[in-house]
Amino acid sequence: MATEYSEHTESKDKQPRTARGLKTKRKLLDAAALEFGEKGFHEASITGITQRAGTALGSFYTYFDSKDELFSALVKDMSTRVKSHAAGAMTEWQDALEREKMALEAFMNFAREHKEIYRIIDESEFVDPQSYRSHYEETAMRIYERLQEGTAAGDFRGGLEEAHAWAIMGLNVFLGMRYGIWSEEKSAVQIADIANGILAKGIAKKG
Amino acid sequence: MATEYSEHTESKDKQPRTARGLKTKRKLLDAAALEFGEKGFHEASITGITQRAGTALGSFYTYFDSKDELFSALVKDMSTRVKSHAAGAMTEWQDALEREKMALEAFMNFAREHKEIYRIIDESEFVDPQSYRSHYEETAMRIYERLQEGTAAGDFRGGLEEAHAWAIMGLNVFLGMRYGIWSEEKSAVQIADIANGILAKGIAKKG
DNA sequence: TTGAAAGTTGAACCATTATTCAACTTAGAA
DNA sequence: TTCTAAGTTGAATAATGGTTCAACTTTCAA
Repeated sequence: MATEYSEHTESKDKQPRTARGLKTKRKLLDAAALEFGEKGFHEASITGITQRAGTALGSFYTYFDSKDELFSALVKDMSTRVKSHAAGAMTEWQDALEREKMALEAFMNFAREHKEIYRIIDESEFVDPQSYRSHYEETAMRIYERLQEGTAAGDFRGGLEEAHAWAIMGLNVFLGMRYGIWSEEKSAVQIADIANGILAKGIAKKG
Repeated sequence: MATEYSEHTESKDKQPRTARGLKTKRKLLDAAALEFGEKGFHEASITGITQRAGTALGSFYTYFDSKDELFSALVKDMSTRVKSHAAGAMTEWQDALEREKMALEAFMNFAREHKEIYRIIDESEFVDPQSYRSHYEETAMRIYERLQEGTAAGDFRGGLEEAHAWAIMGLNVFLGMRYGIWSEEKSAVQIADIANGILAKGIAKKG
């Protein structure tokens, strides 16, 4: 798959110095994403990762300090990926409400295409809590900014707080899990419409 | 704490047969809830559990087949507890909307009082996926039933589907995590009001 | 009172796996 | 072509911690 991974917290002396090294590291990262996604952090083994990558066990430690460090790197990368996938899908919209619909739709599609991988972010709640928190805090902030823009544009009512962003995020995440990962009985659009209906006018009578 | 635990899936020959045995098992269960809640499934150790309980290591296996089995039992119990806590708080209400507010408020309070314990349900996504699924499916169903009652009573609009229940659940869960577990900067009532505002009329201008 | 069933104990067993390392191979600059 | 740094290898190490078990103690029904 040859994906790009962010290299934030890696020790400087572990960076590959040749093309061959770069290639090996990439194989390890892609293999790790698969292994962690399939088995979860604890069931996953370095052996399993190096086997998938087709390298020797020891090679792993040429590029990573530990299993935990690798996992952290992966979480951060996944987080970045969801973000940019969503951002890429929200370029054109008529009003703030429609923009939220597109965000959810993009998120649903991402979840479907990366089922295994998506577990990584979820499991970081236990393996790397700091990254987990950051992921959701940043996401909430991004939503909150959109809410404010929406209010400024006259699409949303006033008085929207950070908590509204968290509510919307939770709604999205659970719909993504249930209708994106667990089953695909409904299309991403259908789900996005339902969520948008709630944001638009709530569920009370008359609205 | 002397809590009652459900005994669904336990092997018959592991049930305590005397008062002493019952007491020991209870100590182990309460200790396990603490240990798992504090350290998470993998960091938690049987040794840690028996130490907290004040029993010998071997006694654990008098009542449980394995660490996993114990965890499962705990998840099911936690699930039951949230449910009854919420049910107990939703006895009096004026309309369906208010009932949802009380549900969230109760959930928030439960999360706050059982921070450590609540992690257990979350981690079951990885340790005991079946229980995790059941927990949320059952919760969603309960919400869905309330939605239908609300529609029948003329409080909610028609056309509400199962997905609406999942959306509401996700919203509750994330608000519970952020404002119940991570910080208590806002009261349960404040948060419940915000969520209720969304359900009542959405966030769009005019409403 | 008594003896068999229930419960307790913790050292020993065992399997798993992350991590290390010293010998070996390859790349690529000079 | 050579030589050194970079990369590769997998057996050995080491630590962890779940599970077993045989000896021991307590309970309680007869």
